[in-house]
Amino acid sequence: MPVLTSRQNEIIEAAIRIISRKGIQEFTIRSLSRELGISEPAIYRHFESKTDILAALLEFLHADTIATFDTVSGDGPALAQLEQYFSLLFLRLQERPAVAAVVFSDEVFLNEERLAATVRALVELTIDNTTRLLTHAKQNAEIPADVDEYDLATLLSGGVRLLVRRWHMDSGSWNLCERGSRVIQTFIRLIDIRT
Amino acid sequence: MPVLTSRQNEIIEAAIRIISRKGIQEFTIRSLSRELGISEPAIYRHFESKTDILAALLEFLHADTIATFDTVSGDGPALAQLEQYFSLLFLRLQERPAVAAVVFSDEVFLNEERLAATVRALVELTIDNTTRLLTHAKQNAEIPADVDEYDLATLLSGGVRLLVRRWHMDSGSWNLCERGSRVIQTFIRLIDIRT
DNA sequence: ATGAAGTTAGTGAACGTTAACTACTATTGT
DNA sequence: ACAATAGTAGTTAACGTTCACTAACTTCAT
Repeated sequence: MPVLTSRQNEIIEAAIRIISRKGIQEFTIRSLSRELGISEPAIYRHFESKTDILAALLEFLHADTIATFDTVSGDGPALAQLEQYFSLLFLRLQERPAVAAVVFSDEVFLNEERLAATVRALVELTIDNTTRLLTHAKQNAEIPADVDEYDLATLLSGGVRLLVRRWHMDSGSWNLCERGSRVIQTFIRLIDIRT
Repeated sequence: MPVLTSRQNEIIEAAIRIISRKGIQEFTIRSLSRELGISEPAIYRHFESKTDILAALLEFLHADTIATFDTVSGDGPALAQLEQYFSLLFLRLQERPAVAAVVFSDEVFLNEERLAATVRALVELTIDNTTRLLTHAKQNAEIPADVDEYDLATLLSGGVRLLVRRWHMDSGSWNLCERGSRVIQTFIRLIDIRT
């Protein structure tokens, strides 16, 4: 896990902005240099290649996802932690719409062979986080013992991804936190067997 | 809705194959012509531009999704129709893995301004189909009256999208129909209030 | 004889990347 | 205190390649 310079982080953030606005096809060294206000070769002072930039971008997203998950309290009912996790996720994405546009856009990166494994890991991360909490919920008898928590994690994680994607397609014109919380609560109400 | 020539359909299918294998970045007129075994200019005998090909590709996916949905019986419990719809979807995608790789890859097409509206419509299509069936289910008292069927459709549609995406990332190494049916059944069991 | 579908050859523009050089700053030996 | 040295981050110019696309010509079935 290499430590990045501040300039490298600026470049990654500029890359995220470009991809979120125009898609991967418009992400070129040229567009990136213009976004940063420097010449194209100057970028090569900070990264060896374009692919290296994308790799660093993916690591940034990975670290960001882990950081979000690590912020949830860690005690109390597992379902409450689940709700807290996604609320925080929505909040963070709403604060940084460009990240929201990119974080679930896996297929965008899949063409580059070198990046495939990292993309994969990123997709699995949210699913695994969710599955783990649901397993706890099952152990605590918060949810039925006979449902597959991996299936549930697929539905929940997939639903969240779709919601974030549509929010981006709508240019962030509605409140992601609000709508997102409703979806999460709808889901939790379905599986919660306490009371 | 323009009628396509057989050659145009061949070109669209070749395009889907390339994008599913290599991603949108490797989808060029050159790679397309090689896939078809003809020269690059020959393609322009059938489409005016590269964007026109992508537009036709999206229309193809749109029509395909509608066709799948129209095949479900239309009578019986709405939840059974829902299950039938997704089973058929999984079956069709498993038969054509290249289509599976592309049909839910919206962000891949979002850069081209001309295509954005069509992409949007394609995303909404599955959600709307699902929502409609869930509204029926609610009217028939198959599911609780106080859950938002649009939230449910987001979860279900999103879960299916994620599952199909992961199936593609795993190069179709597991059985999509089987795994998919399990997820759908898990979902239906959560919302079904009949017994 | 015509029109559809192919070819070869070539266009300008954009691609990622490298070479050669410069301004500025920090470190260091005297 | 200060010149020599080295490192950092930028520049312009140019590399060879690929991009989408066009012009002009050929082949061939109707």
